[in-house]
Amino acid sequence: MFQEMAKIDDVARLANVSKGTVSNVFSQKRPTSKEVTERVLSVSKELNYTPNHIARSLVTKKTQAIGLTIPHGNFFFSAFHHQFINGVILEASRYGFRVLLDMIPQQEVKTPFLSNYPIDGAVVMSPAVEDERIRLLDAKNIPFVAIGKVMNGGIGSSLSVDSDNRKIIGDICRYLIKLGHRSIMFLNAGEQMTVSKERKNGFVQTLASQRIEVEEYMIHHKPAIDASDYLNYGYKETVNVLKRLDKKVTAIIADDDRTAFSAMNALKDLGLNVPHDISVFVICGDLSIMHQSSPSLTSMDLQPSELGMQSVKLLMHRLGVLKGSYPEQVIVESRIVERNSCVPI
Amino acid sequence: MFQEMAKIDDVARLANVSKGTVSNVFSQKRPTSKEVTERVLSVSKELNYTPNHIARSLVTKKTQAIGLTIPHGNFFFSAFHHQFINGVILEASRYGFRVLLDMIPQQEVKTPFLSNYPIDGAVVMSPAVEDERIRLLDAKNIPFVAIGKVMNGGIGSSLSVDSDNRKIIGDICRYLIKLGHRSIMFLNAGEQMTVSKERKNGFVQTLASQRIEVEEYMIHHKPAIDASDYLNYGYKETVNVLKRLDKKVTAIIADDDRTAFSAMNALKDLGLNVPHDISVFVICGDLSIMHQSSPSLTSMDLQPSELGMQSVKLLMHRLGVLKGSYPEQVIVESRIVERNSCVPI
DNA sequence: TTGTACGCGTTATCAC
DNA sequence: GTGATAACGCGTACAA
Repeated sequence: MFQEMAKIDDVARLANVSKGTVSNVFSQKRPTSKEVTERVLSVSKELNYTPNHIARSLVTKKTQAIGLTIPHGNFFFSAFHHQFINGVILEASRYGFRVLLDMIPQQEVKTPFLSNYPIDGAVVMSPAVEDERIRLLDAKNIPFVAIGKVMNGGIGSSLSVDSDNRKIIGDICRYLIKLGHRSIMFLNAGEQMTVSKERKNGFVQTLASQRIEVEEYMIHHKPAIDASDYLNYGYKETVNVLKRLDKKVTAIIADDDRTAFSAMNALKDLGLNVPHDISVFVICGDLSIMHQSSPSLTSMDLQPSELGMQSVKLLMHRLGVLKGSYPEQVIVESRIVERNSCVPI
Repeated sequence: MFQEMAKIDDVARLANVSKGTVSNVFSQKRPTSKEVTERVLSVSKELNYTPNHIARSLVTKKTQAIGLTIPHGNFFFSAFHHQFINGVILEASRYGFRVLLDMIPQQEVKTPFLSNYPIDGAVVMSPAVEDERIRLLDAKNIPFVAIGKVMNGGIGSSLSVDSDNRKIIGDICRYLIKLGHRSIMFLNAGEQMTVSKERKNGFVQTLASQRIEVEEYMIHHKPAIDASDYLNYGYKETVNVLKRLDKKVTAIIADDDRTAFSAMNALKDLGLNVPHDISVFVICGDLSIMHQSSPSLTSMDLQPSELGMQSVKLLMHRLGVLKGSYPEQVIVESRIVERNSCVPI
């Protein structure tokens, strides 16, 4: 009952053909006569034979798998991540590619035993400045698509799918300013994220263009992933600015759902009502951890699953699976979804 | 600049050792002298050499990857899935395993070219009766852990991680009955899911034990994944029962967030208020697609990420990565989280 | 079509 | 106990 897996030689022998022919029947790289094809197939079925994926990869140097690297610490994905992953998987499966979830191996290089990635290409989420994953992929000549701008020294052009971050933060600021807000607190992403740099610039520029002075208390950066106050970021900064510094903030822009939730908890503790006393705007729209939140949150929809799909599409082009010319950068549209957390002042 | 990847022979030559020694340095299967080890390592770094994962897999027959198969059609994961995946990934990475997301390939065996799964083991989510994936894994002798009961003919004992579904539905029913509800509609999972069978039985038994007659309109099953009304399941059934059949339902139990959301939309259209007119209970707690919902939903927390972690742990035992004896089945606790969608009648 | 030399490591087996 | 040698795994590709 515990039969060994049949090998190509077994099939070849029983079907009275050579290994090569069996290989061709399965790979269809060379035509084979109908007769032979059928014989091989029937023997294969009988022996329960399927080509060994590993052996094949060894020679073709293709694995039919792409890596998806997502930075993470000990915490869980946000809804943005989830939807993004959805998009990646869905699109990859359309081309017969499987998706290998890769946690960023930012920790263990204890033994310098970092095996070759058995992937044909990769999608890199949330690139940081001088991103280690990107350095690695580049060193190993593995094609990759980054979600966001790549800022690694020595790495020239690279493929990327991105939102227009300058525009996004600009739109948000203008939206809030139009509602009468001038004292806006921006809970930005981590400082090392390339995206946070763009958004910070956009924030400063937009406020300047609207003749609003950018004050120190307005811009904040999420701590590093392993910092103790990572999860409390929104809460801490909010309390700090509103209570300790006693600033009269009228609107908060939160980088993601978690941060928004955290900030709103702070507001609640401070006795402030959303949106009556203060407006809250979330950049990533879908809020898995906030189902208990009310009011619903006005947000910028980044279309994460679309980002995922486009990144795979681009990667498939790069891998030659999709033919034709392709751009080096794809921009996915974002748009404001008005809900109930932002109101006129 | 476009250097070929260094091979083990290159390292061996430059370090004045043999292939085998280089192999030993990396695999640490045999001790090597400190001196040699350092020389090999330094040369490796110089050449940017890392062992070829594929070649290694070919001989060891291990891939250091586990598959995670999730049934899906053309739609997106629910929050339950996401959290579950989180748990799996987190735990797998602790053992140096990568996770291969496998969508169930909807059985397109157009060419009978189904390559060997390059995985050491698998986690099977939402097993169905006579599940094809399980049949395949069993045929290929790939160890697997199922989330829920396996009901495949010919397959005896198998590892599984599960919630206590009988208890879950029983607890929910008793909770609702205690609130005074007696006319309860149960939007169950798909009929082909093993879990739905258990829950149905539990539902019937509990109501019977509370001397409530189980009527036809009470139990519903989600259509197949590819059915046109799959996404509208909750809506349709709700309208059907409440309006067409004119039943006086006072509580709805929804199998997942999507279904609950769908049903609540129906209630809204019918002019019914939750929880004032009708209570809603959700079985899977975290509701990514329901951030706009209010009130917040009382739910049964199945601890999906814990389920994911436990399943990997069990699989690691089965693969011999974790030593020691282990149970064949692990039960993960579930508990009711009271929010605002269920009230006394 | 067939034969056969690869690909790139690992794992005995053997020699020092 | 260490290091070197050779066979091996399972397909693919190319020449015959």
